[in-house]
Amino acid sequence: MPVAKAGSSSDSRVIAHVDLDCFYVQVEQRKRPELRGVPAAVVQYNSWKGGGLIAVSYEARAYGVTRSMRGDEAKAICPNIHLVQVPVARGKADLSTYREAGSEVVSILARRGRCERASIDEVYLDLTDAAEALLAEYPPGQLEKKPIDEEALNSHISGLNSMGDDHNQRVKEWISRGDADRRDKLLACGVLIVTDLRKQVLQDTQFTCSAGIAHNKMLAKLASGMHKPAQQTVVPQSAVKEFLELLPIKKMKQLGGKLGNQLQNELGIRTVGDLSKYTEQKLQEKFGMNNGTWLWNIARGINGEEVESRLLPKSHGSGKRFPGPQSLRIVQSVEHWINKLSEDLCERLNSDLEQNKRIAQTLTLHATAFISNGTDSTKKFPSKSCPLRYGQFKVQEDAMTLFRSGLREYLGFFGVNAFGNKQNEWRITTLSLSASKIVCIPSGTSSILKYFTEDSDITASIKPTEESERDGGSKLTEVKTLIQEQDACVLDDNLGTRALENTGEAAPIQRMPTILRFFSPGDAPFPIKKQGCFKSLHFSGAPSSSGLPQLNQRGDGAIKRSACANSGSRAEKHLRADEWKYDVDEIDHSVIDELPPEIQEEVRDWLHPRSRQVKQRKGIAAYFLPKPS
DNA sequence: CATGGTGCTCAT
DNA sequence: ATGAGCAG
Ligand SMILES: Nc1ccn([C@H]2C[C@H](O)[C@@H](COP(=O)(O)OP(=O)(O)OP(=O)(O)O)O2)c(=O)n1
Repeated sequence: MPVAKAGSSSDSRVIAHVDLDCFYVQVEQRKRPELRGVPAAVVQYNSWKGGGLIAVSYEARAYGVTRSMRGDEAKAICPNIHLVQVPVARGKADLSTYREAGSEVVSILARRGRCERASIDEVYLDLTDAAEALLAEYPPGQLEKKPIDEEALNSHISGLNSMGDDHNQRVKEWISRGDADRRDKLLACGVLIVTDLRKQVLQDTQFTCSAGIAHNKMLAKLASGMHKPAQQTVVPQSAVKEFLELLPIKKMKQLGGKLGNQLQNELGIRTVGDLSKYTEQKLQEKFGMNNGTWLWNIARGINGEEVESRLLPKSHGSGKRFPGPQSLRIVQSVEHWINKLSEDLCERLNSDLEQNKRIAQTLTLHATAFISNGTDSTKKFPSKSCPLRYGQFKVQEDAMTLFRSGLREYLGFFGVNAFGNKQNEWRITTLSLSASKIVCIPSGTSSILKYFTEDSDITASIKPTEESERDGGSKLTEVKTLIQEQDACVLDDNLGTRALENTGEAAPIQRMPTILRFFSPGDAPFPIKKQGCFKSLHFSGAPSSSGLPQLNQRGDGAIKRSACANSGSRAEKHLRADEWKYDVDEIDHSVIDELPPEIQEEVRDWLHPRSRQVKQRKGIAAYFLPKPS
């Protein structure tokens, strides 16, 4: 639910929200220009009632065609409509072309300020700095001389109601008014910047978009929806009250569902104006502290939420529904589809690794089920998650383990197996796999290859194992390629590190990928005296409040000599006679303090995100250091 | 159990 | 870790 953050009506940030027009349709229109200017829609699947519409062109909307409508239905009310199918891969809808198109747009929109990818086709921008800079170019008295793109004059200015013949003139005056409120001047600069950005998006991608410019995210979002398609709207502070007064609360983000209904049904609140009549305390009593404060603020157009700097998604998911007679009845069917979903997911994880140097750390399986004879059966199939191990085969295997674990729990609640044997009466109607807790591989890394003079060292250290060969050795090849071509490498635990088995009968596997960070002597941020000599920092357990890994109670700070010969783990096998390692769960903070001062900060940074993000994981990070004297 | 496929935030 | 809610 919404969380109230600091904010005030004197907020002078310049925030923009940009939303592509009927996005998937535009993607298809770019590919097939004959679809431009005609009623068109993107539909996924088509065997059942012509499939379902997920994006509709504005020409088709004029006929009453809407999203979620069936293809047949759309044809009925708009016989000329062109229906374009979503690509299908591995038996499921494949949205990758739209994701890629979305990325094209984001990379353009991120050019002028902090940019937050809010969805596949929307971003928020914090243009405050750019607007300030632009304003600074035109000191008092010079504003009228500011060159204004003709296109900017088509902007809509909330509170300045007139689309008459003098519209452009009035917009021009508003933008260049010398005696305007400073905040209005900043927004005017925002308008110019956004005009420019939208123009670039059109030039570079052929996509049109709509935008809103205001002092916060909430208002910018509302503004972008006011005039579409291919238009932009600015909401100056002076227009906020009137802008919100008659606005139905359901139009506000977060109030389109249950909370919005509650406001309406329990308090009779219909518009934002109605909402603003309640005290903060009253709203808090009714909806909790967070919601209460948030509601009180948004009713006044106050929303301090920051634009996060994030251009990439925080998770990847692949799922499919099996409605009606398609429901899955046997484990083999589930396995078939889990394999397909795993392929899809792994493909995207691999792209993310290649393109963005990121890895996902958690795999989650979601399913919905019902009992076929079941009279009642509103029971939910539990979601299950486990550490994500890279490699398609392992994802498949782990996902199946998660499924079986979930199924046991699900059936357990029905308890029975006396002789009625409901064991085979379950039906699966949705399956989805997602990969989350995505982190960047630390930058400044370089290939492990540089540590070994002979290639044979590497080859020897990455032996094929039974498991790694089950996928035909492709994983092995993949890792070798990574090591040789990437400037960072991720070694899966399958290639040597120990798997951690979770306790408990139905527990999912608990195996962690191993992330190794290697520096070549020249690249390391500190002197390396002896090539091939490295220390590793092992850490495990829950994070401490300081962000460092949880350390042991003894706190003796012992630096343990590795028992290389006896160790079965891959990482330890890399250790040589003159190598050292720290086991962070056996020492105290002095392990950081002992490092050369100039790298202490970096080590903390380096350890912090991962140790914070994964509880109960066991990880190992390798770090080159001069051998202690 | 016929929009479906995604993706994010927050409570517990 | 898991579920609920919301939105594109
Ligand atoms: N329930 C939804 C909503 C959206 N989308 C996809 C298809 C849309 O093209 C894209 C963007 O969603 P929008 O809500 O922004 O809608 P459009 O871009 O299609 O139209 P508009 O011009 O109204 O923004 O996301 C989807 O698959 N399912």
